[in-house]
Amino acid sequence: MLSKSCVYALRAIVYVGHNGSENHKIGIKEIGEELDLPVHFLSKILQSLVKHNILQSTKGPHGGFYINEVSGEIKLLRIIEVVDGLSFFHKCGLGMHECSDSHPCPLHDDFIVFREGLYKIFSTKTINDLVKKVEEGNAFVRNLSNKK
Amino acid sequence: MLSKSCVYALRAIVYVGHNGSENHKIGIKEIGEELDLPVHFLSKILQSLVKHNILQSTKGPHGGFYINEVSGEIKLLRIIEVVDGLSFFHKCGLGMHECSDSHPCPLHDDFIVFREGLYKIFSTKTINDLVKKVEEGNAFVRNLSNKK
DNA sequence: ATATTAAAAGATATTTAGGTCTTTTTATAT
DNA sequence: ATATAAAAAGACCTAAATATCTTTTAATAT
Repeated sequence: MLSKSCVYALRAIVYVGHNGSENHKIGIKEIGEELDLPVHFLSKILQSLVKHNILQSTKGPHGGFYINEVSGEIKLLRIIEVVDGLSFFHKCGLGMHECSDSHPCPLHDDFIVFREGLYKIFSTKTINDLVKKVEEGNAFVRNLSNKK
Repeated sequence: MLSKSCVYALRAIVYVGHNGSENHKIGIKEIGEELDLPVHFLSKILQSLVKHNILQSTKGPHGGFYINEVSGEIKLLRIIEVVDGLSFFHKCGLGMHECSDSHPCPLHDDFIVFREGLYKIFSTKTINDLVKKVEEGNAFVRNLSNKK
């Protein structure tokens, strides 16, 4: 549903939100190691988020990624929009060109319930909401197997 | 979510169920044309369904695809299983290796509602259920733009 | 038996997603 | 000013999904 790029982005941002701050920036290498993600690939994704001002970064010594106050309140949907686009939330579950109440596919009624349910979640929750869950110990972005 | 192969399969089966029968088999060419699907590619997918006894076919003059009584009652989930596998219905929405109630990702609770809701639908509905909808004129598998 | 029709099978091409490696730029500390 | 650290950028590679084309096999009607 979400591409790998997109879930990598989400997990990385939450990791940065949880572990970093404006005066403790997080290097791409650390993010990649902690989340078991391919560093150079992730780098591309985060660069794009920086360009879209969803994430902040600085180069040089003690540089790295961080999120400012504004970014923390960005909705998850915005990240999805930038990385994957929003077509999933408009598309027919059976891939038909037009699928609407007036010309529905045979799964239309059932499918839109879930599609719109997801939309609601993604358009409501913010990065900070997820960070908070992680801070409270009620959720994780690192794999269980990552022993460190 | 579902691959193109998979939604092609579903639409094609419903088309065959709707338009064909054991003594009026439907050629792959007709299916491809009516549903705007790439014929040879679709052919591969249907071949695999035939092998799995989800769909029936015969070669030669007046040959083609059809579904017998048993096949009509097959659950959609079975088709998904054969074409895509069922991993989607077990996988974490954020792609984490382990994501469960005891080690959840930050979207776990929200995501499983969606994932399991879809599972319910696909494991309940049969091919005939979809065919019926089409027969009643309450749903379509052909694109609106397909004028024919 | 033979011709014909249509699926099955095989080989190959294209596109997209995912991933790696190298070089360049820029910020900071010395 | 210079060295260094780290992101940015660019070139390239790989694998999987999707798509096309050709040949083979099998069923049927004549």
